[in-house]
Order: sequence, then C-alpha cells, then structure tokens
Amino acid sequence: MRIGELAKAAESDVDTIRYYEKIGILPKPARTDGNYRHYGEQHTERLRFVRRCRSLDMTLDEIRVLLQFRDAPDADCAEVNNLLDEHIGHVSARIAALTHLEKELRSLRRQCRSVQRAKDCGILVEIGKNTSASAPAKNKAAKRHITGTH
Amino acid sequence: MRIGELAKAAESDVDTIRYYEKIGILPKPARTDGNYRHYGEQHTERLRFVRRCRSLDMTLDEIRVLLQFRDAPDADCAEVNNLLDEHIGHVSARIAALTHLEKELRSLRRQCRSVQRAKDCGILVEIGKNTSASAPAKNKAAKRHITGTH
DNA sequence: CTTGACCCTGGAGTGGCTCCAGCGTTTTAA
DNA sequence: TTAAAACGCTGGAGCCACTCCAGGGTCAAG
Repeated sequence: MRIGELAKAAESDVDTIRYYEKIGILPKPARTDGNYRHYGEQHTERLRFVRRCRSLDMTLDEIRVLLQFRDAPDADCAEVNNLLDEHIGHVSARIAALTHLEKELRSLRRQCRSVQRAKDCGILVEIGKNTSASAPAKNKAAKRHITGTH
Repeated sequence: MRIGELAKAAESDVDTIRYYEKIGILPKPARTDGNYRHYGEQHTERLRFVRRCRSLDMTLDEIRVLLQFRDAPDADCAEVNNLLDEHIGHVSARIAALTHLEKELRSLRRQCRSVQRAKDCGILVEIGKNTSASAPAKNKAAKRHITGTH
C-alpha cells in the first residue's frame, strides 16, 4: 500500500502521515525501489487508532502514551483510565468556560439593538469600560490544556 | 508610563505589548532618551480594549475590525453587530461539539471499570475498532474558527 | 560605584498540521 | 512508444497568539 492509499484507508492525509512519521507517532515504513513508502495492514490500524484519538481531541503526547499501552498488551492499564479521566476533566472545564463566555457575549450583543454610529454603539462602549473580565488562561499550569476556541 | 507599568495597568504582559506593536494592533509609541517606550493614557485604554476582546476569545483579526470602528466614531456599526453574532455562533458551535465529545469520552471510559492488562482494557479495544468517528475539522471553510480544546 | 530592577532587539519555540517548490516515479491513454 | 497525468519524494515555510531567551543597554536606590 502506498501513502495515498493509507491516507484513504485511515481517513487521513498524506502530509499528516509524513508528519506523524517525522515525530515518531508512526514507524518508518519499508521503501520500494522507487523510494516510495510501503505500508501494511498494521500501519492502517495504528493510524486509524491515532486519528480516532485525535477526533476525541487528545494531544499527540496523550496518544503516545496510549500507543505504548497498545504495544504492551500485558502492562497494567490504570494509566489509561487516568489519562482518560483527566482528558474528560479538561473537556468539561472547557465547556464550562465557553458557556460562561457565551453568556457574556450574548449580554454584550444586547447592548446594541439597532444600527447606529460607532461612537454610540453599546457594544463598543461596553467593551471599552474598565470591567476587567478574567483574561484568557496564561499561567504555566493552565497552559498545557484546553485553550482557544479558534 | 513605561512598558512594565502599561502591562500592569492593562493586565497584560510586556512581551505581548511588544508583539501587538509589531503586528500593528498597538501604534508605535514615543521613545525616551534611553530608547524606552513611553506610553500615555490612551494606550492603556486601547490595550485594555484589546485584552477584553481577547478574554472574549476573539481573534486578533476580529479585534482589528473592532478597533477600526473605535477609531471611526461616525461609521455605521452594523458590521460590529455582525461580527459579534458570528463570533457567538462559533462559540456555541464549539460548545455543541465539545458536549458531544464529552459524551463519547464518558461512554468510552465506561468500557474499563477495573485495572487490568492493557490487551483486555475496554478503552484500548474500543478505540481500536473501526467505528470511524468524525475526524476533527480540517476543511478550509471550518478551519478559520473554533478548533482545538488544548 | 555597585547592585538590581527594568528595558532593548532579534530570533527561536509551541501544536498539529498544511501548503509549497522543485524534483523523481509510475500509471494511463493515444 | 511516448506523452501526459497522477502520484510520490524532500526540505522548508507558514499558521495563531503568544512566550521565552540571550546578550546587551539604562536607570534608580543605597
């Protein structure tokens, strides 16, 4: 199987596959005479595993941990459970933060009902006030996880 | 006012201020004889405005638009309202996606109740299945906004 | 006159890709 | 047989919004 076929089989992208190889998420495959990467079925399964984890919004570092367990079938899986619990915690914390944000935004939106000149726009006036809302997370502890909506 | 004082006054960070200057969010300030940046009260207000927008999770491009209106008091503010409406849309879409994700994760977590060997761990088994969940957004249209929980 | 706090610039690093130029290889069709 | 299209290769830059650093300069207090 060549890289394009693998990409289709695992619903991925050739650039992403090469990137995963570079950072060690996927092993270096064999090469054909023409220097094309040559993949087998276990590559598909591994990549699918990775993509499924990414679709669950895990970081590549988290996925690296899970892959270790996948590669060590007799290891104790407690860490897997912990990793997932923590990840769930991050996601629900992010939901709470965004829900709060949405309320703030809707309240801000209510400040300007009609089209008018910018200097009278309730939204711009309100943002300009000194009501210092909590800034986005920027301390080192919080920085690892769950930032940004964009 | 020097850059450190401005940072405190606007609950920002000196590096961030220099970054905003570099990309044109803040104007280049006057300099002292010793080449220190020298700021006045309107710099504080502008920076506070920017930080408040960032705390509302707007992108710097969105903020650039809002700043234009702040600088043009007689302009029609309809675009401000639209920008905010769109932003609210992005945030609530992200909340919906994360809520769905949380459900998936909790269901996955239920697959492994007890500590056991990795090869029997319901979580790893489940992730390895071919139940291809929708991958994270990667088309060009969706890419502009609201991606990533980390 | 030294110490320490503050400031300067330019550049690199973060995550997880994505896109590109400028090539080489393989497949398809005429 | 040959031309074109499709696919692959590498190395590097770019995205966002910062953050951190090295290696220096400036300034106020003691």
